[in-house]
Amino acid sequence: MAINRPERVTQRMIAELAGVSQATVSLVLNGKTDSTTRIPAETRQRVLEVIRETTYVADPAARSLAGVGNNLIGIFTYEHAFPHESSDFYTPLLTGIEGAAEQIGVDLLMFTSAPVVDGRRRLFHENNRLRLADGCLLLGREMDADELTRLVDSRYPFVAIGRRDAADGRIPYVGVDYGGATAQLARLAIDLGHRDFYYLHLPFAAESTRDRKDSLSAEVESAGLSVTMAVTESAEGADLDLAWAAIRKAQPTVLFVEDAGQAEALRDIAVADGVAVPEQLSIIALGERTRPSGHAVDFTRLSAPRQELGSRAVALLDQIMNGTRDSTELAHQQLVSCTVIAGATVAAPRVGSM
Amino acid sequence: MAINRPERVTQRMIAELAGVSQATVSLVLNGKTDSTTRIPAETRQRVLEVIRETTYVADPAARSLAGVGNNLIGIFTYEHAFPHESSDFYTPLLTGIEGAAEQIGVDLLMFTSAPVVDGRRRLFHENNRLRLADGCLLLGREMDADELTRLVDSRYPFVAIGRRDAADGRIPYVGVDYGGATAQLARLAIDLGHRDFYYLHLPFAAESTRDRKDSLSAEVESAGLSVTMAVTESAEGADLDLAWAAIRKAQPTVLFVEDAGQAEALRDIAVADGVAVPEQLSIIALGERTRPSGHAVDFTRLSAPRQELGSRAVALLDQIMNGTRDSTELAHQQLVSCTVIAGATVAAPRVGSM
DNA sequence: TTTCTGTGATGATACGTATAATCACTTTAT
DNA sequence: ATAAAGTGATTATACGTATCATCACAGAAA
Repeated sequence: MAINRPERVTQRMIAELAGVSQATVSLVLNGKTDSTTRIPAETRQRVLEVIRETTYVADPAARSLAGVGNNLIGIFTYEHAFPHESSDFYTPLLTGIEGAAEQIGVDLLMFTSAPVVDGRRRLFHENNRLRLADGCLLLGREMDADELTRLVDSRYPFVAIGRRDAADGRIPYVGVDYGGATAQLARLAIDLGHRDFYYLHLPFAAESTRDRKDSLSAEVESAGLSVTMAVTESAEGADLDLAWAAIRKAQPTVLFVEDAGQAEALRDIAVADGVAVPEQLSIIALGERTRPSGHAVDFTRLSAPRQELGSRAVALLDQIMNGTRDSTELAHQQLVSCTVIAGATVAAPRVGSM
Repeated sequence: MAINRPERVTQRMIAELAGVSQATVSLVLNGKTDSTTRIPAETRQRVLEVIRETTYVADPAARSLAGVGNNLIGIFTYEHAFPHESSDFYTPLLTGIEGAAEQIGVDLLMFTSAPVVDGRRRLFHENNRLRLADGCLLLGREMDADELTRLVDSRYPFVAIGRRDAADGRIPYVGVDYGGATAQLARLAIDLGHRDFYYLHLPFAAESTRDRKDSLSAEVESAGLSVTMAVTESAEGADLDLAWAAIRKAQPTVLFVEDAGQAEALRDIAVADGVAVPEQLSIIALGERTRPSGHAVDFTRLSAPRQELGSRAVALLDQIMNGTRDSTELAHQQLVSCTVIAGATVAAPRVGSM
């Protein structure tokens, strides 16, 4: 459907008013000064004056079509960008992105129109609008490997947030070094004297899940120990009760939980079940709630700098789109370090604790 | 700076591959079927087949230039859209906006590149990019009346969030009926027996501030009573201590506070000062924190349905941009009702309470 | 005078899409 | 038989901006 297009002020009108050609107006606006293209100060002033009076603004679409970038960064989120309930995974990321975008003077385009199938947005579909942006940021815990590969092949500038393996390692990303922090936390538990480890993680789909698992295994095994693993998807309900039953049976002294929400819920279940945390059972979360969430417990956990993640992703994308601005060339695959938060859910194990 | 433009698949290429003209491709894509423009099914299939193979996507900029809408809704926020600290005023709004945008299949363009002067973004500036979107949502507690007027005059489709007086009432908005809820809360206090009212509000700049003040005054005065008013801008520090000193001196039995953050802080100050809430002093907040914020007190307050505000604004903008879809024509100026939350900070006054 | 060199500005064109105007051809009506 | 109507597709053009190639002209050099 055609837009009810209000009369627009164009360069041609400016040109008429200033008594010059449209080309001259464009040259003035873009400040070109080749040896073959010269605008004397007097003419320049006259044109600028008219522009000021008419409140002319260039049509971004026309600029884009003419081959100039749009100063637009797209944001594609595989899930909803804004929290429908209380799980606001994206908010700190977006905060960082917004700040960086403002700094380099680009607008943000959120691809909310991408159709959702099987609970996830699809990047490619018949009315794919990625090209409206000069480049794109991809957010989401899991991403479709085929789509990523296709995107790389299309040579469209983009940066994934979170480490991505697909496409033979050709995917530019800014990720979180979950491995390093996980190893630190494992080391902490080992040093405290823990010997019976249990890890409750999410289903293996995202790289970040695998990273944590691998790192935890490696660290524990390097101490000649081993860790019992279990998977749970949901953060509530019967699944978690089942998970707790299994944990109870295994009698670990320290419990690692990938998902922060699950960690909170399990602590409550444990306490309700007469198991003191951390006296009888230490719990370490390999993730973090971004908001207080009403849960007062200060978990021993890792903390990902999501805001920094966002701003660094913008910087990288900017570089990919526009080339290096200064001498510092950014790596196309980056990991930012996690902080380890001591918290209050870890203690030395007691003999026969559970 | 020119974008490193990757080779794009254009309609012309599709046309060559399918053995038709570019125009035919366009016609197929747009499904036109005038009496003068007919595409037989066989040709249509052939073209669609080629498109499917080539992963062609239309260039939105070109479409826009050709006079077709972009299915883009702009979001202009006078302050940062995403919280830099913890005050996330916009998040629930954006949640509502995102959901509605997804439903009608439009993307969201956040104007983060607008330059900030005097701590606020400017709508109009030399590289105004509003036109990139088909229409625009305006968010912010206060908006520049001149800018709004200019926007109305430009006939650019937009909707303000929050009631706006400017431009002789020609501004389309979806606002919150603070007045109604404020009157209810005032009535509540009156009915409980309160006679000594005090109102601490923000500086008069936003319409919403004025609405609450007017409504509170009217309700209290209709009961033959009066309310002492005071202004404080900041939600912390010395200002608030001063404000409290003034309140203390006036000895009200019920304190209305516009800003929820101030209300929380004042309650803490009151309690620390030996004044029990609500036994000795009732406090009513005419606003709400969107997040728990660690403050456990359940304030008697009004609660604005911000998510609904967002989705209704999108619906209205959609109507303004595209005309009415079904028979229900939306009003260009709407107020959505507030909920009144009973809370635990109001009680009947005691004689000589403070 | 003629030729060269710089100066100031313009015309033409490309970008990719949408669509009105038109054309060639076939079938039906007169 | 010719005109009218219908069918399938194409050509031409507009949208607003950026930029290359070009031009007119003045003054300097030959």
